[in-house]
Amino acid sequence: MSGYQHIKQELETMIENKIWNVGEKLPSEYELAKHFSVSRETLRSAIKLLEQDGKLLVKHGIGTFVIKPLPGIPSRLEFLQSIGTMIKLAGLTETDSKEMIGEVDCTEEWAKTLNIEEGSQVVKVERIRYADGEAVTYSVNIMPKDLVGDAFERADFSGSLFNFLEKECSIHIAKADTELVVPPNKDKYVERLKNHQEETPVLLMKQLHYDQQNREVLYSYDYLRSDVFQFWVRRERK
Amino acid sequence: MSGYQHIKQELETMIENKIWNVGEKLPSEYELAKHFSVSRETLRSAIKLLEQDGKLLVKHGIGTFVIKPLPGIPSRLEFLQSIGTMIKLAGLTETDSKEMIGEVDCTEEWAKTLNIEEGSQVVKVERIRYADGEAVTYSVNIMPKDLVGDAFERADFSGSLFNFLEKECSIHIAKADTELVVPPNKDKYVERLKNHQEETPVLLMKQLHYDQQNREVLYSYDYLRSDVFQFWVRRERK
DNA sequence: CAGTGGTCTAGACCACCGC
DNA sequence: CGGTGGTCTAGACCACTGC
Repeated sequence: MSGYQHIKQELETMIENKIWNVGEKLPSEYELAKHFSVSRETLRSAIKLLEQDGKLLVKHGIGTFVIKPLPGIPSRLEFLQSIGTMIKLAGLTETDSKEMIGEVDCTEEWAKTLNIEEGSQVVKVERIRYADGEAVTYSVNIMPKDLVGDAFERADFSGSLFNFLEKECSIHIAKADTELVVPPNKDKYVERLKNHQEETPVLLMKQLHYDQQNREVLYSYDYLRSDVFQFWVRRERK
Repeated sequence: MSGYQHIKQELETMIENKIWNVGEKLPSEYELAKHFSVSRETLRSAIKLLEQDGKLLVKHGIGTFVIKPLPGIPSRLEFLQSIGTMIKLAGLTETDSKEMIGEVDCTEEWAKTLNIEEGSQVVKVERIRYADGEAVTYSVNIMPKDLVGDAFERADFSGSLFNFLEKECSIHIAKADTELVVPPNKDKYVERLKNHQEETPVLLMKQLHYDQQNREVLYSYDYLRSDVFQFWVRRERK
């Protein structure tokens, strides 16, 4: 590990060990650099990381302060994870059933979203995930045929779609733009998630996934039972 | 503006003007630094900013590349904004009515969330926002009396709560942890947002707001008509 | 004013990649 | 191996804050 990352951890431990209480000022950057025997710039890199993590507050001309640690949240939406991971984080054990895997013609909406020709071939995968015998998610995944080729015929798809795309197609999903929608009660996929209760609340995530170069690679509809999952976002003011 | 921020803008303009196409490699940091007559570290600071903005992809040992610009999204949940701002961004003109402003005893849930004594005094503000004559949001805001004092009696509250807290109480809201909930149809606040249609979809944001020192300062229930607002998040994989 | 953080430099060496 | 980005230094000067 590089020097400034190491110092970041040192400082982190010191904060956890209450060397300085919440609200207290740290020694000046000059002093801290001397203490760790590094240059001031290196020390500053470490502080910048802790500032981004929300553990320090730096005030120009005044000093650097320890601030109250925020609660840890298991699953935050700003951090992209596969649905499988979200299920694990919710403390559930998953079994799944593929509802369909195959090629279909691209609709207008998919074409526009994925930035491909209308009517070109796409591969569509539909899955239901169960936990304790109850359906908890319904996912529809759409990928351009040009990108995935015959991977779904060639290899057996099971487990994480992210891993599958990485291994079989060298596609690394890096980000996604996600719209959160409260779907109408009569939506056909919502129907599939209904249990015996009168009202089964469902949230729909319409997700456009990008690779590292920001190319559109995967469009998904993920229906999640909102009585089973919690959706958190940490929001910051800019 | 400092030097590296200036260079960031220069580079940004050059990218927009297609000096380099999407996917192309920029000159090396050494070359760019020479071109702008700055040190390499300064040049690197500018590049780091563009990388965080998702405009450049830096590959160790290979080079720095222009990547596809992502679509601009008007309102992203990771960026904390007042409901009033969200309404403006949705292209609506707002009128509002205060349903109540006053002091009440703190419930157990509020106490736990705001990290104050159960039964201590809190100030509660309820507002309905209308656009084109229809109710589009219902907000319940809870603030510890210790923090806001008699600000709501002393001064006239109208417009943005964030601005009011800033001006009257020197409270700067910096972040929030928000849980997104699909509320039950019979929720009393959801009832207030129903219009003539059969089904009025509503999303509830349970938001705990922090100041710059991460102190809990405001807890809100914000009910938003999801046929009027769009909820987007950009998710990144870590 | 003194003390703090913010920016910048010129140069060095290391780590990674493709050939 | 040569070319790229990643880290680090010692020192300088600037910008902001509180007294």
